[in-house]
Amino acid sequence: MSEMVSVHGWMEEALSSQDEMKETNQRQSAYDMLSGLSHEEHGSIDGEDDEEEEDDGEKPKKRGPKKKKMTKARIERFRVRRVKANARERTRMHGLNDALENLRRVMPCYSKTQKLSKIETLRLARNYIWALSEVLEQGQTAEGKGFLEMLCKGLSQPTSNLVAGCLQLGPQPMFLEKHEDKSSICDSSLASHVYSYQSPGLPSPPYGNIEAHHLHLKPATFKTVMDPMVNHTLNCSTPPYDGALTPPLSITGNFSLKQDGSPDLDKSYAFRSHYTSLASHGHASHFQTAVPRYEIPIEMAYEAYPHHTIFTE
DNA sequence: TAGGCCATCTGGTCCT
DNA sequence: AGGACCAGATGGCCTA
Repeated sequence: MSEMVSVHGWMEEALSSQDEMKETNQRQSAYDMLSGLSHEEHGSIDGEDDEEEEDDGEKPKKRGPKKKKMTKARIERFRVRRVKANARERTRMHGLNDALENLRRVMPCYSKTQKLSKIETLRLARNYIWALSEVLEQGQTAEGKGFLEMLCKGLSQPTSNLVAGCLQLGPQPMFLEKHEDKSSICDSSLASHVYSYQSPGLPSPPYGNIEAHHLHLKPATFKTVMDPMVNHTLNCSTPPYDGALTPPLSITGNFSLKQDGSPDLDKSYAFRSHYTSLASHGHASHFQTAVPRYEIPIEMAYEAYPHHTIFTE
């Protein structure tokens, strides 16, 4: 009940009788009630429009500045302001969640049906950046137990299992299952590129078997750190950037730039091939030549390169 | 049933 | 005054 008083403090200010508040034990219902307060109800609480708020004779007088009188108009302004603030807060949190979802998509493994929690997403992202940095600095391949250990550092066991499971697919048949989940990406050609990691401290996944078609795997499992598309994909969820695009890191370095500094997809071989889209699958696929075929959601491709043509097959 | 996770509401604070 | 951001509180849902 203290919650009710706290949560609706401004209403409490308006309500001279707390008995009305005690009638309600659900916050939402209270909210609904407050949102739906009629002028008549306000009138019974507050009296006439410009009337001074009635002092409760039984309560000791409080010190401090005298409260502004609560007129019906003022109450209504409070209510409207609060409702608008709530809506803004919801929108803000939705934006935050969208950003988090975009982050999930560029994580080493992405499952639409088995989402990482918020905190685990952030932890994995930190580890992923850290691990990739190590790969770049040490010149090591993004393979092996060490890399996975870096990825899983500090993660909960379920998440560690999930990540390990993603990297553990190897020859197992689950990886060759049908692609039921069109929103997730799993390319059977990756089977030959993944390594098998047996985590000594990681029991079998507690959430049951990890189904391949629920996983979104980075092609060639972390062998693509230097790949410009992967690097750029990592950026595709960032807020719109008006400035010139920085050419993606490339080991081949064969990128042509437009006058505005953005990569010229028509002239850059790698980029052109990257954005060959597999429209029938709803994904953009790319690079079918020297390296395994990669796929990214087509919406991500559009997001990453809104001003460029996305080639479809 | 306990615990984890999440969405939502809320009031406070800071900034414009 | 109003918006953005934040943290606390709470209830719902899900899983072990």
